[in-house]
Amino acid sequence: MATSPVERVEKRTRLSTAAEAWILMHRIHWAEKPRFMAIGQEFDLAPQQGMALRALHEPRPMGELAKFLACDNSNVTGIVDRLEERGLVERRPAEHDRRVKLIVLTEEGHRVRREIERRITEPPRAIAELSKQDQLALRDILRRALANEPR
Amino acid sequence: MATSPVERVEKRTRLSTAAEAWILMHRIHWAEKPRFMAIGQEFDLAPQQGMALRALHEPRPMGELAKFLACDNSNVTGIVDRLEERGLVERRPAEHDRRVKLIVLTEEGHRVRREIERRITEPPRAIAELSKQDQLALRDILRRALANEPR
DNA sequence: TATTGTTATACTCTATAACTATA
DNA sequence: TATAGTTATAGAGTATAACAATA
Repeated sequence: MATSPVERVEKRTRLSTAAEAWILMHRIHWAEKPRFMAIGQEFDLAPQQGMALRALHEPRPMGELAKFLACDNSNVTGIVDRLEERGLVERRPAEHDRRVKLIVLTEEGHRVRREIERRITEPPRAIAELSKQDQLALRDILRRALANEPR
Repeated sequence: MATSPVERVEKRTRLSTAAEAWILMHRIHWAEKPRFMAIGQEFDLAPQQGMALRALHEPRPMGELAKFLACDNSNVTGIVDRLEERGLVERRPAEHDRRVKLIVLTEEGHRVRREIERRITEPPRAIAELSKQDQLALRDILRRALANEPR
């Protein structure tokens, strides 16, 4: 069978340097997914529950948590419900606006959060095994990159 | 209230260079989640459906797809069902082992996959706005990092 | 009127366990 | 017996729309 029109289009233009760097970063990150999930399971936390915990080093209103989790406001209700049932967070009414509810970590919540944070922070082999020089250069470049982020 | 035992532990040891680089990378990647989801929604694809499509530049058996998606084998059945209903993939029996089913992209599947790939490949501002020199250094370091990955 | 958070709904993804058809 | 894929089930996350309380 001759090359189809679809296959001909397949030959894409070469990646820019930035695009290649981005895709490599994406690949390294994706490879860590099983580890992330395993960490959550150790604490019997679903992925978004773990992420919510991570976001709560300071008390936050539901809406802010929704933005952090990149999901709809209505989903946060259930996620916080489950964390609350396990005694990891509390809903606390805000003084300035009685519509707002602040989500606050309990002591147990703080404990679990710190442990998760410690585990996730461990760099993957891909990065840990880079030369010291590469690690420093990588860190500095990424610091500059993050300064470019909208916020 | 005096500093609780829990709060005292909060003061964590400083991050290693590798750990800081990893966390910065994690943060840049996480910031792209809304964009990833928006791309999926444009094509009316749930996240894992999009990821499955991306993995199928070559035909793969169900089990291999499960590994790539970092989920149980049984989930892939439903994901492939939905892609098949939309005419994006086909199940094809493997010749060498009649238990195995190869998942193959249709022409439409190839078309959608290429478009998604193109969109995801676009680097985020954080990286695109780095100096050319930083971009090159970042790419080279990440290439070396990926060579450290198990596979 | 607008906003914060909740509820109801329907769909997707998830792991586990039991099943089938092959090997 | 072991493996590839499916089905059944129950729980979690998802967006949408309608709602209550408050601003």
